[in-house]
Amino acid sequence: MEEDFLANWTTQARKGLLELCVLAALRGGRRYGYDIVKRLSGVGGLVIGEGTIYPILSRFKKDGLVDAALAESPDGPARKYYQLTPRGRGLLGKMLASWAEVRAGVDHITATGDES
Amino acid sequence: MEEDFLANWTTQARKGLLELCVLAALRGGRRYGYDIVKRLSGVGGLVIGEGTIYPILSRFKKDGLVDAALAESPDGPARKYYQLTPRGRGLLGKMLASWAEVRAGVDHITATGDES
DNA sequence: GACAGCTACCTGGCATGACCATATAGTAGG
DNA sequence: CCTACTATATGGTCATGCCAGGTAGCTGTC
Repeated sequence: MEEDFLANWTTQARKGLLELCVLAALRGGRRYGYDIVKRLSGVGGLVIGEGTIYPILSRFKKDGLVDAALAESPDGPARKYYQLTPRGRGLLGKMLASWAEVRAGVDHITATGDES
Repeated sequence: MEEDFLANWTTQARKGLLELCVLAALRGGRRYGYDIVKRLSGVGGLVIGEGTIYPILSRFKKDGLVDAALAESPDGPARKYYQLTPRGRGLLGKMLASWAEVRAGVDHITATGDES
């Protein structure tokens, strides 16, 4: 049950944060979904599956944050490359600012216990 | 629409994080809901309403993370004070560890763009 | 050529939690 | 009496992460 609570909490805590990470991962250039999954799997606490990344990317495209383009792979199925639009880049900036603020707030509370 | 996306994203990103903050706010001693709302309102990015805090506290009590006790107020309605149980304190520790890991991961991605 | 295994994409459905609006109630001041 | 502040509580809506499952191309092996 303790593990249940923790597992569930982790799931909830990832909401939104994953969108930020995926958007940020696209900042370096065009990438495809499967690649992002593999990359994020190497970063602590950010492991995601394919059933998570594709809905996110679809949403991004629907909202005009990214452009998508199919490209053949030297070996394997075709890949769908995504890259940031100006709008996506602008939104990423605002999200990063918001993240910095929230992070500072959480750090403050967790560090002091808000005893002031 | 850009504001819509950002507002919605912020809402989602707070999920889980708020639970961590509320639990952390209780670390310093017993507190009641309305007080926590007022306290968190002073911390950037963590402003919450009363419709948010009470479900969180109810969940905590249901899961045995906190104890609750009614106490009269010198002026105004009675207050319900919450304080951490050992179980809640233990879980808070694990959540803090998890938070540190996720925070580091997000920082890494957002800082490098994952270009490696 | 049958099969396993990896790459790569996509979708339906479920559970969860933040937030709005709203309700209730005690106290104080005009 | 009415407004305002304190204080707790709830029902409904909505977005999201994730599991399970499905499709399909390519490689290597027996």
